Amino acid sequence: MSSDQRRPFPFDEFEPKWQDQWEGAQAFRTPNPGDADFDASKPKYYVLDMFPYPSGQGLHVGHPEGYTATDIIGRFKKMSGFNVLHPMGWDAFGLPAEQYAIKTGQHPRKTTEKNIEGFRGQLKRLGFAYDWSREVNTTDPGYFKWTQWIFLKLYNSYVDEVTGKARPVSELEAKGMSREEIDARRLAYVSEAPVNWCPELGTVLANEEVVDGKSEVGGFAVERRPMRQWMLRITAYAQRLIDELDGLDWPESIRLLQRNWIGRSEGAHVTFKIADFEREVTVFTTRPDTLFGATYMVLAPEHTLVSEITTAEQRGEVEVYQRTVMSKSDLERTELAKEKSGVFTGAYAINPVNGERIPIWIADYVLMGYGTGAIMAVPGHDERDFEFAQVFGLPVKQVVQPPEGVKWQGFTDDGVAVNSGFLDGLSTAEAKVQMADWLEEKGVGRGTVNYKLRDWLFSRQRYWGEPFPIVWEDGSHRAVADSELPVVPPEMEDFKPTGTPEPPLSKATDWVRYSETARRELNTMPQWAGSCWYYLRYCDAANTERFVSEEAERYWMGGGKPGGVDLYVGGTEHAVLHLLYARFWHKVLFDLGFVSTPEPFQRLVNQGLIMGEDGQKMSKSRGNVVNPDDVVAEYGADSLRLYEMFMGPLEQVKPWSMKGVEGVHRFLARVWRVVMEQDQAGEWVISSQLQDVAPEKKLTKVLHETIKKCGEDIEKLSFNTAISQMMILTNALTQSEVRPASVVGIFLRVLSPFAPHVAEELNALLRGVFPEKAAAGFVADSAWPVFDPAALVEDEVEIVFQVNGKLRDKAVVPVGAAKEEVEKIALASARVQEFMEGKPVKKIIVVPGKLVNVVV
RNA sequence: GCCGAUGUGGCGAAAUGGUAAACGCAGCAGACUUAAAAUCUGCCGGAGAGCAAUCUCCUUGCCGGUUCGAGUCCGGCCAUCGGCACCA
Repeated sequence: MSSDQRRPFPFDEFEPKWQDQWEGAQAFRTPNPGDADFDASKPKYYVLDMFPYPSGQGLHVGHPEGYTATDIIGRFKKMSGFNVLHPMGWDAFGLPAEQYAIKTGQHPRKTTEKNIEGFRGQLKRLGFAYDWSREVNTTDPGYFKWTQWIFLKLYNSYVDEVTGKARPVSELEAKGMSREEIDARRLAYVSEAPVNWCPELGTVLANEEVVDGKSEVGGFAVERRPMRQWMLRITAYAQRLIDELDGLDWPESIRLLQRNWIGRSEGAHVTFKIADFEREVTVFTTRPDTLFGATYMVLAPEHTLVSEITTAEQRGEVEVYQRTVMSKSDLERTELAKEKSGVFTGAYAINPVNGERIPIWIADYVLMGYGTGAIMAVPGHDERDFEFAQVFGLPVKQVVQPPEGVKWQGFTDDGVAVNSGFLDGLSTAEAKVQMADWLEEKGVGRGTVNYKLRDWLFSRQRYWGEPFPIVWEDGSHRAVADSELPVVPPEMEDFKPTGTPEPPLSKATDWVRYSETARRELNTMPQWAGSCWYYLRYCDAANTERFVSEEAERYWMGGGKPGGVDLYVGGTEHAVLHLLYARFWHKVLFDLGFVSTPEPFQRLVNQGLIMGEDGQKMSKSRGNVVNPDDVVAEYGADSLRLYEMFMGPLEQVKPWSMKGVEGVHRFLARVWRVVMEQDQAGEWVISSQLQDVAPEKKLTKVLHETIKKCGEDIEKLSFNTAISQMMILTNALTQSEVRPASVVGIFLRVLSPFAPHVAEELNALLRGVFPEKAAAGFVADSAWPVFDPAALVEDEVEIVFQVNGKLRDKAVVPVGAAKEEVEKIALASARVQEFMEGKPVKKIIVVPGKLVNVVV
């Protein structure tokens, strides 16, 4: 082949060869406890990638970044004597597949299968050490059977208020609770609340899927409308989802993101009587200490009380305002947020703390979905209330004394209570407590905690998703029997959205009809469902009796730490959604005794985005997308893997550089030529410089430094510096006249997690000539070398001499030299003396083995 | 507006409070070659002095502090990127 001439080493021949050999020998199959070849004496290591959505575009260079990192860790841990679980699978339900199917007229199952095949082939060509026997696919009935089963666990559970843990609803039945009471407490429940309806997509969306009032997928307009939907009671876990972040090895920024998303705030409920009505309104406030400063009240326009209390003369204006607000999309609502708007209802509330009559307004800056949908307005000490009061000329009253020199109007920080009766003179913190106690004593309120997190809208009007294992009869819902799982979607020709909130499954009339009197639930689950528990399925992917066997779950997820997966690597885009949902499901399963740890993921690392060569985000329209297949074809899989790791720290955003790929490719070619040389005919043969000799001391030292640094850097995920060290060793070997086979053999083992193909090939070639210097089987199966601390020790060390902290001279001294000795040498140095300029010595600092600093 | 991350050569970057710029890219020079590519060797932050080896001063976004010594620790500011955003 003519192209051979251009290849600095024949990666295109040996990369596929070793991929076949690994597969043929099932080199990366991981036995489970109970399997014949399972070794219980080894510790376990579960290293997990966020599984991909198999899109039609195929793999992007961003995918292999995280996958290579976990592959290096997995291979390294295997070599270090661990039982390593490193699986891969497909998050294959979802909107893009369905939209593509609608466009092309192909069934989404077909396109999904094709896409998965493409992805799998691409991943295999990168030489990842996945145990493919554990591959999962969320659209496989054998998989979603258990997704549905877990949904039924949620459906059949409630959270016990005392313990805060999920329990089976059968306990409530035993207590004699009514059907309605039980339904009101289920973790999966039906709600008739306003939801995010996206007409373009023909489905409702979770709050988390709506960005700036538009759908996250596609960017289509989203409107609010009340619909009957399935909800998951994630709010019951809000506090635990915050508290239990503490035991996890996650980036602090991600934990903060989750905490902020859940949005806990402490405050109080205060109940106001409405003047001239036998009605009350409860508000939530984080500043009960400012209750004396409440000069008006605001209800959300959607608040149910509005129509009851509005006076006849205000009714017209109020209704116009309500209609305007309703018709606005969330996007318009935020865009128009700059200026405060609102309308007076004509009604008054009685401030319980001083009996004052305060006007009740409605305004769109009060949201129905947060707190109670009603606020007491304290314009003196709240920015928004202050602004509103300015616009409508409402009174502003001071109840907090700010520090000296600070204006009290609009002062929102902590200060001292004034004009507040029994609170006067108290600090804000004390006043909050006093007021909460007072409210409770008088029976008009109490201290409480509120969360921004809402319950999770869990149903979608789509075809390509898990059907709910639910049937409806006589207006009420019930679970199908476990024996009827999986509930498989019907075969349909026409699965397009109906254009109305009616789900497409409604068109499969035979399927919908469950019995004479019962009908199936028509909604399907969102894409998040399958990804909430896939890491558990990997532990025991073929199990048909249980979602995961107890033994496999305890082994792979166990280990004493709160989280089961030892390392989870993926992008920041899942910082709140997927990671919050999965933690929630895991905690429910934990409470019910199905899993053994309270958290799913012990250590989380986010890989940084890879930008295009132009420093811009990669996108088709910019034309800066790099296709990994092209890189593999030109430089090989090892070069791609190595480059992605050499670019910079894993967690950092960094731009792609083809020149950089060439650089690591050249490095691998240098490694190749350490072992191989071309003969007269241009054939690769073992290098004559490779000999069975003892290495020089200097080379031994570099080798052992490399073993040590690479091992430590892999644990720290500092792959770029590990690769630098291997380059240093390679440079040293290149420059050696004679290359000891023993050093090369050990180096190949260190290299193998990073560049497994070239390591296997060179090891096999080395074995042909120096059998005892090379790994006997696969390098991938060999033991990680142990470094010898003695080899790192030097006889002599260079000491830096400073005068007043500035470098002035250096000297080589024996390693164990006494402090006084080194000090003497330093002071004797001509250059040190020159810079001392004859001034008296104030102080001398000696850092053994490092430096002497003379202060004059 | 709030929260978070990041600022070091021409570029990607490295540096337990102890020689700033390891390793790589690009560039320059040399060797090999008829030539080119590939490969190998050397140089490669800035200013100044010297024929030269070499030497001096400056340099980690900016200002200040702690320290014998700060890229690293502390305080203040600026810029870029990311997230949240009328959450009472």
